[in-house]
Amino acid sequence: MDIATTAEARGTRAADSEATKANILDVARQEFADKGLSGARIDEIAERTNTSKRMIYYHFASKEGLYRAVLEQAYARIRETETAVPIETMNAQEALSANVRVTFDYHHQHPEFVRLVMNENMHHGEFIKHVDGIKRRNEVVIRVLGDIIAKGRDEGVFRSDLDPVDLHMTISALCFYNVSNRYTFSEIFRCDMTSPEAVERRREQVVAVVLAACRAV
Amino acid sequence: MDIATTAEARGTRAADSEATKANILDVARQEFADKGLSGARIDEIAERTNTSKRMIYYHFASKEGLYRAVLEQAYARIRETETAVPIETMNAQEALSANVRVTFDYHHQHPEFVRLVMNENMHHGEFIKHVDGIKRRNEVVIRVLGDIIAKGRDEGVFRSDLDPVDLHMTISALCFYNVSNRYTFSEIFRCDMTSPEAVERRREQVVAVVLAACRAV
Amino acid sequence: MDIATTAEARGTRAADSEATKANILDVARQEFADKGLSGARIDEIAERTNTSKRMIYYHFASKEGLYRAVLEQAYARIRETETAVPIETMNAQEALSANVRVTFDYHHQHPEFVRLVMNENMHHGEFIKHVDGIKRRNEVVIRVLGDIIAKGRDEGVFRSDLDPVDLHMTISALCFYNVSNRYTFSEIFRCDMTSPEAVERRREQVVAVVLAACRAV
Amino acid sequence: MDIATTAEARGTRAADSEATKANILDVARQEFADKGLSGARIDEIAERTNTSKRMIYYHFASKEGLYRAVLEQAYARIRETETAVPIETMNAQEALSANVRVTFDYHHQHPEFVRLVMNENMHHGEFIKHVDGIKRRNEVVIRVLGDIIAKGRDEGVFRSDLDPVDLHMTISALCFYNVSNRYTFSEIFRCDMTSPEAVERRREQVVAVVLAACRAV
DNA sequence: TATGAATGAGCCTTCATTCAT
DNA sequence: TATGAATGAAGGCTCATTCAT
Repeated sequence: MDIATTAEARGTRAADSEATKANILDVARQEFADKGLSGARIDEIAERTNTSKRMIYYHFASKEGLYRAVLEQAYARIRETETAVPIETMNAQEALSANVRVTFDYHHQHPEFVRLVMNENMHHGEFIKHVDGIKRRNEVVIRVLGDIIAKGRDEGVFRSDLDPVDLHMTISALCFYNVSNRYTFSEIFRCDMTSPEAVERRREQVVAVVLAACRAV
Repeated sequence: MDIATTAEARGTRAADSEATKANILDVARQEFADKGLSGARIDEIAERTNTSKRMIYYHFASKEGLYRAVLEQAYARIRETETAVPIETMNAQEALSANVRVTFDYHHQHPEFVRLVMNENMHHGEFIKHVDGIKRRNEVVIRVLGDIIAKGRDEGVFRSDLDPVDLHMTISALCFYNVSNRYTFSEIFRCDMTSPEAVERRREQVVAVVLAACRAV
Repeated sequence: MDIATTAEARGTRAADSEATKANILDVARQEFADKGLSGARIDEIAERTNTSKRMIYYHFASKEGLYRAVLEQAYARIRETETAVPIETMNAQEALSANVRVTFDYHHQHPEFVRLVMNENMHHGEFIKHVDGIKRRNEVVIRVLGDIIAKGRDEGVFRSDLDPVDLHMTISALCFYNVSNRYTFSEIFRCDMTSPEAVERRREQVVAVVLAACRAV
Repeated sequence: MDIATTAEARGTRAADSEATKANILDVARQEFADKGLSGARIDEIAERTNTSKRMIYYHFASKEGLYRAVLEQAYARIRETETAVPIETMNAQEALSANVRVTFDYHHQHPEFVRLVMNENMHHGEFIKHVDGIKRRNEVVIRVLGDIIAKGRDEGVFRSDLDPVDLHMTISALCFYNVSNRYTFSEIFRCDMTSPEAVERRREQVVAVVLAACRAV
């Protein structure tokens, strides 16, 4: 057995290790999103994994550690998406519309993210505090909205008293609710919230509401 | 022992029974709202009650039965509030503003309601389906919004394509999110969402957004 | 209110009381026979009764008291049947055959009796000891068998070393097993033990076995 | 650490696991035989075990799972005994006598088996259905009896209309009852059923009854 | 006599976590 | 790194029985 072999083995090992972690995270995200932190079961996660329960503890130390890792990953992903819209070539209203549509679609396409955030709020946000780098990443979205607001004011189409954080809250609320409260709302008001048509229709409503909220009177 | 005495005695007993149930429901609502269905502990609920664990099962049969009773009561209460606004003497925009404010305040003053609904959605709305009378009670809020929309159209101040369920969804989303996502949002964006000033400020923003969304262009 | 009325009332009361007890015993017998002493539930018995749980405790003091009363009644009934065969006009083999058939049929028609006895043996016969008058009643069946044995010996058709208790044990075993072990035996050996034809066939086999066991060689 | 060591280690572990399971089964068999399925207590079983309550659930999943395992083992054991008699060198009557004696002795020496079967019948045989391989194993005893019947017919000493399942039922009934109904029968008829002499005496009676039942007339 | 409410002890089961190899 | 076995604490639920009226 020579050094090269060992190195290779180590490389493979490391790669395997990363793959194992990724596999665990994938399964855990589904479970935590589906059942919440207290509802999810370590045994069940381990069973659906390519590896064993011991590995979960080896890599993530505890159920909470695993949950925290899932949460961090989920937040990292949404910010990547939100900043991916090229707004330079658009006017303010187009840019805002695009931003809303991307946000709306992301929520719709990633219900696990929505559910993880719901769950985290059920836990009084106690875990997100210990997740590194979340705030820094999220500053980006506020900056983008700030740019759009500035552009709209310059164009004379937006009100002058808009705040980017307030605006993000409005957008987020309208996009989030559609996924988060889907079950109770559709049951109580007997309406369809999941068909492609219903989603499309609501998306444009949300765009319209946000635009109206920004429009200069 | 005469009939009156017996009747009185029975009355007292029955009243005790109702009081016991109410006491259990009060404690359970707090626990379920705080920890969710799977996070809440029957032992803990029982301990904070004037009665025993056994009584919970006597009156509510199971943890789920208790949860269902809590859910039903919570929905019954918010609807009473929402429909208590006298809109006859107002014009459409005043009526809508009042409706939004009442809804916003209710959510703010009753975070347990918000959290119960969050939790129910985490459970895919599987329990609300078995709660009787929820739909019937909720039709009222839609009817009220329908009336406001009609009045606003007649006055020429509202768009003509408004749907009361869509509008309710918008209002609900904006009011709900402020409580439901309070922890993650305030942590990530480092903003105050709970001080009286912040709440007051956001409430008027929500009113403004909803009015703008309805305004005839 | 005069004396007569009171007396009548008392009479009715007493009759009601007896009817209540009989009703409770009927339901309890079914439950104990079905589920055994530890498997039966007082709540369930009470529910299937015309009266309340309190009455069970009033009349029978405890679950065990009720079980004891059921057991006593069950034994009283079978002895009434076994002694009802008129053997005077028959020869020994006819009398024995008739005795076996009656015993076999009783077991088959009263599986609750069989199951109560099974259950009592599961409990190491601890309750039957406290049941009054059981031994006295059961002496009758031994006397009858003794008479048949004597008659058969006189006729020269039976062996001379027969003991009535031994013979009763043989008869009882063959009749009892067919009901008591019905479920496991029919399942394991895939045979029918409950159809009228199967029962009829086995009954005559049992008669034949008992006659053969007694026959003078 | 080489492969052998690892294998050995594994072997030891596995052996420990098997020992743990065997230990649990031993204790459980006693408890279930003594108190029945509903009467037995998992806590009590665990306490009398070398291991913990948790391990019972780890290895047997539930109280019923444990009961099922006990039942399966009990049936496997009696069949091993019954079919261990070498009948080739005997004539038919000797072979049948030997078979009856072995069966009688097994029941007498293994009252737990008898009581487990009683209990299973109290439960309407609902668990034995889900025990694998019971029927297959039990076919052997029928085959052996079939061989004895054929031999006896060839020798001209047995009746020609004998059926092996019927015969097994007769043998089983007579052997089973002596243990199963021991408590009630000895109490009611004031007789000894447990002293070595009484058992010996009854055993030969049972042999005689079975032989008489088979004898060609 | 009759009834609904109440009770405490105890039962079956589950969970996240760790150990031995 | 990997695996099956093991664990203690606790969780949901049930039972026979009694109380208040």
